[in-house]
Amino acid sequence: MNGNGRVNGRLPRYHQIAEALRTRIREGTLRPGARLDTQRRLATSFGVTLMTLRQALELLEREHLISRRHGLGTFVAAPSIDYDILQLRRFAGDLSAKGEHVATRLLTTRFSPPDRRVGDALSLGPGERVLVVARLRLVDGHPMSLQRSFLPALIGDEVVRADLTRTPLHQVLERALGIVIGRAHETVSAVRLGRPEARELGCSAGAPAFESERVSFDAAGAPVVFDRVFIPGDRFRITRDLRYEGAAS
Amino acid sequence: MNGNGRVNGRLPRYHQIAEALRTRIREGTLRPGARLDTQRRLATSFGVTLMTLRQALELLEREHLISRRHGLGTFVAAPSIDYDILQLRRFAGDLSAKGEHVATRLLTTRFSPPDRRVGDALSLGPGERVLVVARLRLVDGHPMSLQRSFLPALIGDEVVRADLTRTPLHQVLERALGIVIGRAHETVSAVRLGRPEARELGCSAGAPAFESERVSFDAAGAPVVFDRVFIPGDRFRITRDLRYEGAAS
DNA sequence: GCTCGACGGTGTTCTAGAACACCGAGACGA
DNA sequence: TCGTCTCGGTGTTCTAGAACACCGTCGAGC
Repeated sequence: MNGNGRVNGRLPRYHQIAEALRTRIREGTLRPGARLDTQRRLATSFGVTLMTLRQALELLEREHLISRRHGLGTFVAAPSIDYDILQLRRFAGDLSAKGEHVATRLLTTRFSPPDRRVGDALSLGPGERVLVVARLRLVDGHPMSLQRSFLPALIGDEVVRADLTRTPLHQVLERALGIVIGRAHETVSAVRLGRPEARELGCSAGAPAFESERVSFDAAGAPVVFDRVFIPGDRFRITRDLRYEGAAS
Repeated sequence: MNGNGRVNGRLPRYHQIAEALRTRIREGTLRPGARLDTQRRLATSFGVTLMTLRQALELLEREHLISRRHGLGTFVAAPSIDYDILQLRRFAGDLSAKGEHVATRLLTTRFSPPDRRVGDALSLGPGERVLVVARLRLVDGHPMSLQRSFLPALIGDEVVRADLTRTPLHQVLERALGIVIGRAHETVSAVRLGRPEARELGCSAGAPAFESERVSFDAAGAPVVFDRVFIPGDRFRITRDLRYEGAAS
């Protein structure tokens, strides 16, 4: 029996264990939905008692990183990131809310004819082409969403000149073209992932996913960008709080 | 050594202890800022180990009812204010499709044991049953969504007496029980439809769909209903308008 | 008078083990 | 085909200690 509390300046053992598991999750050794090893097995593998290991899991559960299910096992929780953080908080500049590291990988930028929905939304004439900017959003290094932005050729000509790997699209619009987004309309649907999207996102084709389509308008009300975003269903949830006013006290 | 887990149907010992302390706080035996008895003393007074007592305190601390200070003692916390920045959203009613004829078909109402998510959300004790109300929403005669509402048995007992084919659930709650929903929390995910759900909705199993889970709370903050809604992805979209204030730079 | 170190009291971390409770799957029977 | 039952695997609750770590105080020394 040694009963060591905080030895020298180190963190308690169960904090260390939690941290070790945290990185396993972040690094992707443990992916969302995966089942962790048995508590007993984890305990012995960390050279620690069951009670101590459970304290570590307690921490992780409080952070919504895992979920324990009696009789079933311990699982890596699906990250539930507020939708706004992925899309809209760009304006606030603060993308690293909740501690996750959000990065963007630029996949392609090329001109091509728009599909019908895009053409309608941007009210383009026939034969007019659009600039397609494909980007992958990574949370802690793992693909979270695939975003394709469509811009009318006139605007696109300016945008391609900018370094989109360094500058957010909205900033390019504002700095280079003086365009400020004032309003947007968004439609979210539940779809099956197509093969190319699945490949980019690293999941199997046909997997259920959110598809968000958004048209953004400038101050004058003219459509500027059409965004189409895919987010696999196992990586994301939309959460919101509702308050009903006018209820008795 | 006896290692008793949940004896018969009772709550674990540490839950009971937490509850005992909770009432002491609520009743005013322990006032804000007051120092609780020593952990060791509390443990022996409850006839329990230190570890077990600490689990009880863990619960209370997570509820912000107490605060523990290393080397000083355990104190009753000052009543805390919820700093939630509430996005005020109008209560748009349940899925009011515009213009179309919306009907509701009552499928089943029966009592059954809740699954884990429901039990947690409604904070039910073990063995407690819930009333499950399954309804099919039809738009223009076609199935649009499958809704299962889960109510604690006590409330359910009253609800089953009402004619749910004629009266909306919310009205029953308000008229018969005086319960008014004041707040709700909703989580929307993209899932694959299960076989039973697909059958009711008249589409193929595995089809992508929205799943919305919502907990509604009464004015006092107690959970009243858990709603789980499935909507096939090809029949529905979430739309919203966004406005960017002061977006300039 | 002022500073600093020891001390008693309090929360914290950990061990080693035991007996539950819960879940899903497979075997069995109606 | 459907329900029921048992069973192995997994998380959960609890015991009885032991040794820390942190805090305020009080007394000794300067």
